[in-house]
Amino acid sequence: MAAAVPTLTGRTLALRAAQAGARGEVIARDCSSCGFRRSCLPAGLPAPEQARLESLVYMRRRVKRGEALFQQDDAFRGLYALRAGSFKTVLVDAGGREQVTGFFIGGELLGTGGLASGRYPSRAVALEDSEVCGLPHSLLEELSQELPALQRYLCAVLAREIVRNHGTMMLLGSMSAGERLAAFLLDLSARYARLGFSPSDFHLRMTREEIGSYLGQTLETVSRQLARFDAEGLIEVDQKHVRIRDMDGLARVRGA
Amino acid sequence: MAAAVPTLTGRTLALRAAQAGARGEVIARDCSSCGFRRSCLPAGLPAPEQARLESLVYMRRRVKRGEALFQQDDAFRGLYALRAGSFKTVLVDAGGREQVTGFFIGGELLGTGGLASGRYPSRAVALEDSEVCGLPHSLLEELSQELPALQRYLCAVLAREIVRNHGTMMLLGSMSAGERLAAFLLDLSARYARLGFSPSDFHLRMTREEIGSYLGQTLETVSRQLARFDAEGLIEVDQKHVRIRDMDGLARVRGA
DNA sequence: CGGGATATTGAGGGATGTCAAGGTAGGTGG
DNA sequence: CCACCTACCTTGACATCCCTCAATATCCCG
Repeated sequence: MAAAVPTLTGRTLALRAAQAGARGEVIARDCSSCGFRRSCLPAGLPAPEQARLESLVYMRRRVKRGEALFQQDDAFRGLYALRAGSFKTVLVDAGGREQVTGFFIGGELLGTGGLASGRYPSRAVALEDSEVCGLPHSLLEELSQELPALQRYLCAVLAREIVRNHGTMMLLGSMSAGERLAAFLLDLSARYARLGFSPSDFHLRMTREEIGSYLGQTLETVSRQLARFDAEGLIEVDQKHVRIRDMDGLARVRGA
Repeated sequence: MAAAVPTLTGRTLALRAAQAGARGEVIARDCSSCGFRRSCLPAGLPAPEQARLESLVYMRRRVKRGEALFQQDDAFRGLYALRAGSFKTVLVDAGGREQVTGFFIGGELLGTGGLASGRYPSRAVALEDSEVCGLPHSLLEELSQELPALQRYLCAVLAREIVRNHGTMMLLGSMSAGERLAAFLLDLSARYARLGFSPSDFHLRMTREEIGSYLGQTLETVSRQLARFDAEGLIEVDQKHVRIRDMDGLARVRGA
């Protein structure tokens, strides 16, 4: 089915770009210059598969702060690799209650839940002006048949998300407010470190309310716990800027 | 790599059966007589793929109540389809705290998290004497290359688990004790119904403590909420036996 | 029939949610 | 460039849900 790719670079691409343009600006594609090349989806693949996968990325798209990349229950269009910026995913249940189910930063994969039912199970909203790389699902499927390694890798990515969610369930189910926040900060720290950013000095892209929603608590509780950590010398907080002063201490708070 | 299968029916099978025998009794394989044929993993596949997948199931294994099918951090051996009985999965975090992360009944798939890292991320314990069908991962991988539909289907199964976990996160993050229990009972009810059992009359295979752990609350709270639902005429509880008398009422409790 | 596991029920307290009142930052328009 | 305005954050007082601890009851398995 390799024929589909040449087609894509011609009329089809232009068409899709135009369609996408209605939702957000489409910009040039170029994986080689991407800062997240090492941590993005292709990173786990052998070189030829990498190159092949990169040829699949059919467009970049800018998403402005507050805009949605996809809506809950939208038909599944494909996965998105996060090239710049950050997102939250929000789930609305039958009763109308909203909850933040995850935060995403550079190189991470958005939309995986959509592989299940053909619809995105949650809404993805940009926390700041961001850029994503689209991996349309029809091509992803074709390429998977061509490259078994990709298929296996995709499964592994999904399974990793399952494992991560289990961690979050643990956090929500059996940790106190302080422990949850410590775990949250340490998780963010580790993810920033993976991208080559400082693990101890970063900006929170999300509001206290969003953190609270994710952690299953109120924004006031988040604020108070942050103040407490600051008072105890574990971190320094100045609005959205966080500096971790005592990583081990924070880990101890989480662990207890 | 089809050659691997004939081999498996000979010496290899006997060898593996013997190895497995050390952990639990191995019994004859026969998908055609399985009561969960319609809801198990192959159900979503076209007939030829189904037959092929069934040839892959290399053994059944009995697991007695309280025994573990796999331990947390065990090397990934493969997936298990649950043929009879029920399981819980338990996660132990760095601090030694345990939490039940899921319950599994007939036809459901155990061990999916292991596809991520090559290790099972949680322990699976039988809640009653049970039987599972093993799908060894090396063969699963070979067959996936042969049958792209299986690979896609496997991805969908994983993605479905992600979606389900999101639901659990929602439950843990933003619902009260009563709402959580109502959601739990309705989820169980729907799953029993899918298997052709009564949606309104079933036995809880797990203890109050296990329910509490899963729902992020104490066993006393679970007991009190069950008593409350009973007093309100929503359900009848007699120890582990539950009868749902007012499904809509229960849904209303969950929804609020 | 006995004993350990499991479940029920009560009393009390603490963590966290709720409500409320400012305070701060950053963007927008004059 | 300043003033305003909105969104976000902080802090306090109070309420409440649920956890903790404890005593008793019941079930299930050997």
